Amino acid sequence: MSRIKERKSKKHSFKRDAILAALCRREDHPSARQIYEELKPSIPGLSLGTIYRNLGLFREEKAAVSLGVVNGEERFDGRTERHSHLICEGCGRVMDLPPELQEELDTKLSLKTNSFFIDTGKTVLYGYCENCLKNDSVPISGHVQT
Amino acid sequence: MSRIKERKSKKHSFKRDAILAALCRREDHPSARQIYEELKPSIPGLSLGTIYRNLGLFREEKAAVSLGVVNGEERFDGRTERHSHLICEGCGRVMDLPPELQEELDTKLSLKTNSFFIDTGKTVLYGYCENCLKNDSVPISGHVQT
DNA sequence: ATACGTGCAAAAACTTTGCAGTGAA
DNA sequence: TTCACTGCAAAGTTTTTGCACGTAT
Repeated sequence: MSRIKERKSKKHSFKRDAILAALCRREDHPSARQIYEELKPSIPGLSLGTIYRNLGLFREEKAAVSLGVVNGEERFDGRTERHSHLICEGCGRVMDLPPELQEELDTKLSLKTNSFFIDTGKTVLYGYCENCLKNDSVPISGHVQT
Repeated sequence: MSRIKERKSKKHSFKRDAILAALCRREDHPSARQIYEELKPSIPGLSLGTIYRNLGLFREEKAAVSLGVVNGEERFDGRTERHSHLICEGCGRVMDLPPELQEELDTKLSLKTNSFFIDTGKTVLYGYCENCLKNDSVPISGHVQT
């Protein structure tokens, strides 16, 4: 009970806590299925529906954030400090934007257009990760579309 | 047959052309369903499957771009000039990033981190649109999460 | 004539939900 | 005890696909 992430709701259960812990421990911004596959072996009586229900709860409580859908699966982040994300168009990897780039983004990009309030803390940047840059023939400059 | 967007593939059909034309005409970055609902009245013998198949084809040909999933539906853009997008977290509206902000983004944001090539032309910025700023109690500064 | 395009309906993939039993406080 | 949590399976949504027929070249 010591190192469990604080949640506003006092309601706990073994499985709920395990799901949040797994989400916070991981840095790969997993989907419901990925968390399920991680926990299922150690918690045999665990169902995917429970993962979905709890992820939804965490999102409501702001204990987790949805990063959008990548390759058909919604991805989540248990780190709730303000930060943006990088998504690899090659392999679908979801990464955190390094703090120094987050700062650059916040500082240099206008926070407001005439008609749109931009929340720079939720920006999603697309591109190609290290691995995909090495392996694939990735357009290194200019126009990249998927 | 005059003002139809050029595609590399020479294959045309009345419906295919109509779908691409509708996609390019609209500025709201529609989903398959939205295009279907627009065209169905004037093209009674049109099926949703055909919309999906053609959107997939356009994406392959790079005649259209997927902007990701908003509220459960994949959104598309027929404008293939390099540009980023704004998505309203309030109403799901998808808008183009104004050219001057695109330029700012390109200029000021590093194009490359050590391990990730950022394609600034595909950035998705989240925030709140004019209408939602007016109507809802939107957090005006700081941490916004959904 | 041949290859491609389409409607239709079935299936697939992901997520949500109702119900009845289990667990937490 | 009481209310919340969960498994299970059914249902809901969006998207994909197989097949037979229709259309473009």
